[in-house]
Amino acid sequence: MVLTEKQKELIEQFGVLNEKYGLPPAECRVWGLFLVADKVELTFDEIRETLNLSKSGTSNALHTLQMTNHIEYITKLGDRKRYFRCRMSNWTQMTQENFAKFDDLNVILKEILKTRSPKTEAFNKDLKKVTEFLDFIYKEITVAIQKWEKRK
Amino acid sequence: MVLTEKQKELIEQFGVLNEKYGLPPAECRVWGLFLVADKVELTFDEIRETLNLSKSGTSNALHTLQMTNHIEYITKLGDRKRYFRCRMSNWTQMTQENFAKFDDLNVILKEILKTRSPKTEAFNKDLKKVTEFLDFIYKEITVAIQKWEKRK
DNA sequence: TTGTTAGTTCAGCAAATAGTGAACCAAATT
DNA sequence: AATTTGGTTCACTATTTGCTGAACTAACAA
Repeated sequence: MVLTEKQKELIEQFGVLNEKYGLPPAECRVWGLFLVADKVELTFDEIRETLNLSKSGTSNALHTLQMTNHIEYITKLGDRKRYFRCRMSNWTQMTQENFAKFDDLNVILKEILKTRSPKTEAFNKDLKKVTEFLDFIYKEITVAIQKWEKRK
Repeated sequence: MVLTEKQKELIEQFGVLNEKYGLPPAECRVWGLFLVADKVELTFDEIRETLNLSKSGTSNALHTLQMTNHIEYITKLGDRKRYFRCRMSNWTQMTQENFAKFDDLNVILKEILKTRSPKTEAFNKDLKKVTEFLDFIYKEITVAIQKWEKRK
């Protein structure tokens, strides 16, 4: 599979952004390839060749992308190859997982608040406010996502 | 400054969570220290000693925590030391920045959509839906944060 | 002017992470 | 039975990151 310069550029942009949030480069590129490719279904070797990756690199990237629900594969009768594709229905779930972060943080902040010295009253009050804010935001997001899912 | 076991534990928990999202360990611990400490204002050497960090490690962690608006310092007349403290007013901004991620992603996705082959109609439609969802969520969050700021 | 305090900067090391290539396995093909 | 296909696993290497210690600066003090 041959990519245009524009496609390559977009894969790299998508990659750099996701690397910033902890995804390994190869994984970013594989994911990006699914987004820009002219075909929806890609085979192992197409991915490997197009991105100049090693077999193991390709295998591992595909594996973790499946674990994180970003891609899946289908098979075809009488064909031993796997046809990988991007799971586009997964973005609301992805977004929600991103918020889980705030929730986890909030659990720890509440725990910290409980054990803090009562001497630092102003600080404690601020920290309390933060936990309330995080509670608030979490609820708002949850409601927003529900709203979206209903209006579809 | 001597920390209780509970305080140490909370710093580590806070650290592990934030490391998961890309903060370096030392930086996490410094930030965590501000959250659990019995005092609000901490000096360079207090931080260094309490966390067993090197001078440079302490200096760099404090620097980046300032760059990311998590902490600030004040000075006192006739005293050359800096008194560092956590910026508690910063959490709404922090939250908003976290969403900037989605917005950046959305910019790239829209760009990808523009350049995609018209042959993959179903995929393109799904991708369009994703960008609409991200637009929607971004707006909802912005409104929610405004709502919070008004009701304070 | 020499020393001390409060921090910064930078070279280099140690640990962690990402990716390669070779060996391997399981299913299908000759 | 031997070979090919489609992929996985694992030992090692290369790169990146995080941190240290030593040298340095800037301000003030003796």
